[in-house]
Amino acid sequence: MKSNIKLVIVDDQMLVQQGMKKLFDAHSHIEVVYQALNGVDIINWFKENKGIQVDVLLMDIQMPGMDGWETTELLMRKFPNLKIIGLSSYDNEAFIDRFLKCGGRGYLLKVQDITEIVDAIEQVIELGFYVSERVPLSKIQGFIDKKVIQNTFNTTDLTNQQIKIVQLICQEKTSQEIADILFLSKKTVESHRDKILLNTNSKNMAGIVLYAIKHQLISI
Amino acid sequence: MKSNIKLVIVDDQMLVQQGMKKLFDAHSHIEVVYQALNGVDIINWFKENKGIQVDVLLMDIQMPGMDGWETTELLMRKFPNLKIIGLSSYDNEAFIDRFLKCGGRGYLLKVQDITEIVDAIEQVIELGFYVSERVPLSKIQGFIDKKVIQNTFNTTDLTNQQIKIVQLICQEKTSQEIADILFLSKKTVESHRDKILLNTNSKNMAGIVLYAIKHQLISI
DNA sequence: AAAAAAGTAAGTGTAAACCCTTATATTGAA
DNA sequence: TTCAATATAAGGGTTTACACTTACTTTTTT
Repeated sequence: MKSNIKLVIVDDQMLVQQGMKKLFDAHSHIEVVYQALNGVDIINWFKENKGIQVDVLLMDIQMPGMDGWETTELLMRKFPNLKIIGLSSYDNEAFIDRFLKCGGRGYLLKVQDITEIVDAIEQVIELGFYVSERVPLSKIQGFIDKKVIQNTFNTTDLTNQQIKIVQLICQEKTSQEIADILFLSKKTVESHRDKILLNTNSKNMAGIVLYAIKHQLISI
Repeated sequence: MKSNIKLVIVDDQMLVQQGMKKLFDAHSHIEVVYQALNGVDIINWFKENKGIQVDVLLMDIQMPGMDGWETTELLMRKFPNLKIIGLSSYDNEAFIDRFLKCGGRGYLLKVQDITEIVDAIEQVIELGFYVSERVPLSKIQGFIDKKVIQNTFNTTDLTNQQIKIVQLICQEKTSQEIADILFLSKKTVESHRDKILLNTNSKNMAGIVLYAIKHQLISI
């Protein structure tokens, strides 16, 4: 057990953030050195506090503006040794994978007990990553072998153009309307739709919309 | 300022619940008498603790199983004088309206500061309801005038049958498949779809799916 | 008991979505 | 710089969804 772990918390929900701070007070070997309310906030803090020691960062994933994935990816480029643990309300495979691809070292749920969170922090310090039922060792190994960080942008089974089309489908646009917006032929859009259905394992539009939500291609 | 307010917290997210408890420790006039992890839990607790004094109940809205709306409605039937404040991550008009219809006296967001939550609790004790930008007095008046509690089930612009059909649409079923499942004619299902599109202001399936999510007719 | 709302069903179109195939230019990675 | 993947486009065919209307029955409300 390492003494005095320097922790930073990033969470846009004031209530969660303030509550966590109080809960960590009871664990004297963990010191909360900063609490950020969003991605931009924490990036700026690191700029203004160059060289400061931070052992672990608890990162909320669902945040308005720069979300936890984007922020994690950015931070990992600058500080490859920083250990970032994701914190989310959603037990979603796609979310976890995406977060580990962005360089995260573990994934926690808000339904979990504070002691589990403390355990996770200690484990990340000792082993470099946090293993749980949700994030088995095999999965972590998979991401480590693939040299973390890089190509984090392919967070889905879709190409950029396909993602644009999915977003327009979610805006209730027809293929013709999408074609007009993207300056494409209607037939091209239909070709893309075909592939989208295939790659998202959907049978129709409804499946595409649900896929978009689960993979956060749109926000609700 | 009333002294010693008896508060009960209902929240499925352990982290939020434990954090809130700690935060209330700093406000000595508020006593957390019980913390439930879900709707069934709190219902049972009231059964086992008949006649116990509870001034305010903080109710998380998004919970698995019996959610905050259902639980509030049930509790309001039994204890019409209980003041329930909703707590949610979503600043969503439909959510707020539904909660007030269920008998809630106020609506708070998890992005809010603990002091705002304390203010809300105090205001609910004094005035009987909590007024904020999100929940203006006019809105509350509207619900009070309509004698709260009743017809809370029309949480959407849809009838029960229509809701069933929406849920099946979200499962990527075609009208024919839905007809087979509900033992209806395909033409009947199409009639319902027409009305669903109308009542949800949708242009196609995509809009219906998004409506279903925003109104929690399905979970993601 | 009367009135209103919801559920059921059908017809008749049109438009859109879905399915499968082929093909070429462009882009990007090995 | 090849080779693979992506973006583009089109043809042809089938199915489904959407739009609008009418009408009868059942349920619920007044």
